Amino acid sequence: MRVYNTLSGQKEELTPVDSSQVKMYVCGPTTYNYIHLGNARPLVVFDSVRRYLAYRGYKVAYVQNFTDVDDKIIKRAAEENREPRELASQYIAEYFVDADRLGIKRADVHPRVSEHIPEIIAAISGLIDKGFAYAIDGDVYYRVKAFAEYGKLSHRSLEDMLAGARVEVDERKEAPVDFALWKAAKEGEPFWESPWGKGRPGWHIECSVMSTKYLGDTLDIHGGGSDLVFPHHENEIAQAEALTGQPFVRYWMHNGFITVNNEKMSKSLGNFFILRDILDKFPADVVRFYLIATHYRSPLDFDDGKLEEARKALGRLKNTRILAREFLQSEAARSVGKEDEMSSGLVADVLAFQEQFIEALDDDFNTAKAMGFLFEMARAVNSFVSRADVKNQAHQDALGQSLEVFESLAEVMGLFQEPTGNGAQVDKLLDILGELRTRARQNKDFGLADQIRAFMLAIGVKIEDTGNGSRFRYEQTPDLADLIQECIDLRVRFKKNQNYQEADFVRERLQEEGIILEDTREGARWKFA
RNA sequence: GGGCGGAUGGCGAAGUGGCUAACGCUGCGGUCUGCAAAACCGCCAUUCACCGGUUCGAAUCCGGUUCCGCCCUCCA
Repeated sequence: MRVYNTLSGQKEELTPVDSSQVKMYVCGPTTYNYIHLGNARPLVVFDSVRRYLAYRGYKVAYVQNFTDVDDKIIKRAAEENREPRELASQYIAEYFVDADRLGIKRADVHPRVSEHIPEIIAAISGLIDKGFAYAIDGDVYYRVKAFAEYGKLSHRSLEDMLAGARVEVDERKEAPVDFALWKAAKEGEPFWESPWGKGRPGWHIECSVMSTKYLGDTLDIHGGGSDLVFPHHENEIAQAEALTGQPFVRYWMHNGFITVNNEKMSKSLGNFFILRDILDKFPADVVRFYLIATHYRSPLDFDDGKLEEARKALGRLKNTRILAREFLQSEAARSVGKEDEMSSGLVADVLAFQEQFIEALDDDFNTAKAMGFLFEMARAVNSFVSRADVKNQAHQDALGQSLEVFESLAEVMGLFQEPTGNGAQVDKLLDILGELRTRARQNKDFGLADQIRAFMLAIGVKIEDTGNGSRFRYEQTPDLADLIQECIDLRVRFKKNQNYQEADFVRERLQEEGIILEDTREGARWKFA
């Protein structure tokens, strides 16, 4: 496997410190509001990296922090007249709501700055002892010029930085580039006791401390957005390596930005989209697909049209699964059937695409390229399904094997999240409406058939007719009550037309699914049996 | 000013020395269908911002030009 390493500017063979395990640390959000789409990209990207490493047989130790002590949190809390810690806790909880919806696997550890103050103080003391830091008036600064390799990650020299220095002028610092490890508390700010007085950690030290605490002195992969390269990650290296004397990180991975109209999406520009709002309009796996359909290091421009396109593209993949499952679940009597060119050809194609899928991901996690092979696989499967013989056991076996491969690869990318909620009962109601529509079609009552289809469409369910029966596709589980009400409305119509046969059919079918209708003077009401 | 990256069909997006420039969306034919949808079959870039060079051979390597984004200040 090869990984692009920001440190070297090249793709390098991935060789973890321990050959069976990969230690990963990903910079998590500063929790002072809901996360936006830009924050979601590294989450999805590195979650996919993690899943793929696991798929390739590595044990993955995954740590993602929360920065819950920070200027912005303090500021926001003051504005809302709340306790900073309480504000941060709330948004950590909200973070998990969003991340769970996206199918982001929980990290093995989610350390918080506020719970690691003693370790941070110890680290700062260590840096002072070794001459890499100095205290002034309750602040502690990192002495950048003491760390000879400063700038190696962001590929710039100290001279460059000093030359173009627009860094705030603080006369007390030895050099403008020195950065804070510990900040003395101002009036009204939260603080912890320390050898330098009351204060709190600076921004960069927490990641150095928490990553090495949970993963050891040398991590394999450290990930984050490319805006963290400088200064955040550069400073992490300076802190950690000065303290431990060991290489801090073997592979630095940075994802590109999401842009809006080709401008970086960021909190400071105000052009950001809250992830939760997007998830209200698009299924989570569509968002996920959108985020990995482009290589992680490339910029990714955002607008609703892109998500719409992602919805359609992913829909194609989901369709393949539906068609294949339908074929496999067919109740038609099976005949023995021999393996033939068709069935062996399918399996061979699918296995070849799987191999290429793996090759693509082995090369710096090229998810975009890998997706291409997933589509190729989908076409091979669809094509097979359209020509194969349901009753032929050999065809069944070939498709079963192929679908298994297809689904396992989709799973690696976190696609195909099953709809949640009361799906089973909804599906039964859909079946009833489907049966009513099939009966209408058989009676050549296409007006009624189309009306039912129109209703389905209105609640987000597409009907597709097949040789025997219809199938339903939906992205958001429809509301059960809407479906029941439609059944009732149809029954009222049947009764009005004195079509008691159909009216009774509705009542009986509902009853079979555990829904009791009771006719009253005002109309029908329903309840669960 | 310094550092990093980018420019591929109508759109999105792979491709980093040599098979017909993946794949998706859109569009156009055809099959299927009560109509539709989905699916299937087929078509849609002699060309990869521009100029020059290296090479038997370049979208891919080198030099230059133009344009664009990001970092150097909090940001994923």
